[in-house]
Amino acid sequence: MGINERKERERDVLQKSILTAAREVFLEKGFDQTSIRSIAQKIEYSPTTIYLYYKDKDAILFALHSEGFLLLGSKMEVLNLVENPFERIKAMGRVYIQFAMDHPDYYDLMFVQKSPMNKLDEDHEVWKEGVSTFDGLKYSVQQCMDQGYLPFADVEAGSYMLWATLHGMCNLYDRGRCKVLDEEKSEQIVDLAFTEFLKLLDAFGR
Amino acid sequence: MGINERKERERDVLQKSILTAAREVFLEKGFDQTSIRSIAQKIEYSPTTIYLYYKDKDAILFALHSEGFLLLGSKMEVLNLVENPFERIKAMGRVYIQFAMDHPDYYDLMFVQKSPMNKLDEDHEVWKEGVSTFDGLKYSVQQCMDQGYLPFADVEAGSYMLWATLHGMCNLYDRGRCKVLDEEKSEQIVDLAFTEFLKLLDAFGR
DNA sequence: TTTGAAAACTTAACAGTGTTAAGTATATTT
DNA sequence: AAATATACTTAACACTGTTAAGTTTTCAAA
Repeated sequence: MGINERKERERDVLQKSILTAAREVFLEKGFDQTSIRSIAQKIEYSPTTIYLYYKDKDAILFALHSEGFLLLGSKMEVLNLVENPFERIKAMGRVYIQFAMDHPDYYDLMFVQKSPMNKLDEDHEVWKEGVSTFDGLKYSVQQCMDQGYLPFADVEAGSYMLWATLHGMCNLYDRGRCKVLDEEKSEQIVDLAFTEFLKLLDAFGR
Repeated sequence: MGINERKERERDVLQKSILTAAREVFLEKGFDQTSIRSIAQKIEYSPTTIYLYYKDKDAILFALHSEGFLLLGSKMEVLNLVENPFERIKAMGRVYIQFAMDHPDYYDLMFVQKSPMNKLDEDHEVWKEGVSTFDGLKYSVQQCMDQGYLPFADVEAGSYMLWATLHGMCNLYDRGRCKVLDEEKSEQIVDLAFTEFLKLLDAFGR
């Protein structure tokens, strides 16, 4: 009999509607305002029901974090069209920054907040989303190195450095640290700094 | 009569002992565990007394953030001994990273947490600590540019980029995002990435 | 068709958070 | 000594994540 199957389906539906509600609250009100109770209210269930479908709040935030990586991945797809690895790296940077600007909450969850990482630590799991994204970067960096564009000593160290530069620009901006600049300049500083970085990279290879 | 003077002194003493208690809790238990109640318990006053000396929690965190900048500033002093501006920039990076590693909680408060910035927004004040530190960087970058080491198009954009790279490396590390690497490599990744960055900078000028 | 167990969900509560209004001592002035 | 101003505390509000215990619903077996 298909009763168990139906129940499993129903479990799935509710689990997904919890995640949908969480996403809505998260995108509308932000990370801080995403509480178990606010999610529960949205789906019209009691707060404790959520714990029957997710171990704890971190598990929900981790699920949202994964969604963020899917979104970033979809934005990265166009990069496959760029044949030249050096141009691809540059374009990758633009896509990355654009993502961070368009979806600051997702970005924060993916690369700044500690909450989603807690789940990994507990379960001794690997950070698949991060690893595969970083692998994508490494792949192009290695190609650059092979073709003499970016003569790093170490692919991983070089890739991490590239990543860190973009992350730093986005994070400092998001956390209001561009207050060190005029208001006018603050707004464009990420673009300006990225341009300088590109010049730096251009000078590095060849 | 010196009664008012004495009272003012006493107010000062208590205000400072609140800050000392806050610092102790902050450094011992970390940002998340630094609550008004835990500070109050340490000085053996009721939690509400704290509000007679600080407007709110953000004001206390801002005060701690300022302390962090004093500490960073003291570490930066040795840089005055470095005559060559390019070497000074490099050394500055090392000092910055060392500070972030030695005092991750202070670093977080100074460059990542939104709490201390709230005070500025409310009072429409400038971020003196940040501005003067950034000015120090800009000064050396400008010298580099004048001497052909770092041919940036824009001092501020170039300085922001340098800052962002270091910040990104430290912040990704602190927030556990170096999980994209082997555990072994994770531990040394900031140093390795900084080395690659230095190579990049070397190739830029001259 | 009724009984009993299992599953799904809720209520109430714990322990914690920042913050405020109202009340109580203490110190100073009149 | 009485009135006032200052310093501090108590109690409470409105939240937070999370859990134990209780209730309702669903389903299977007698």
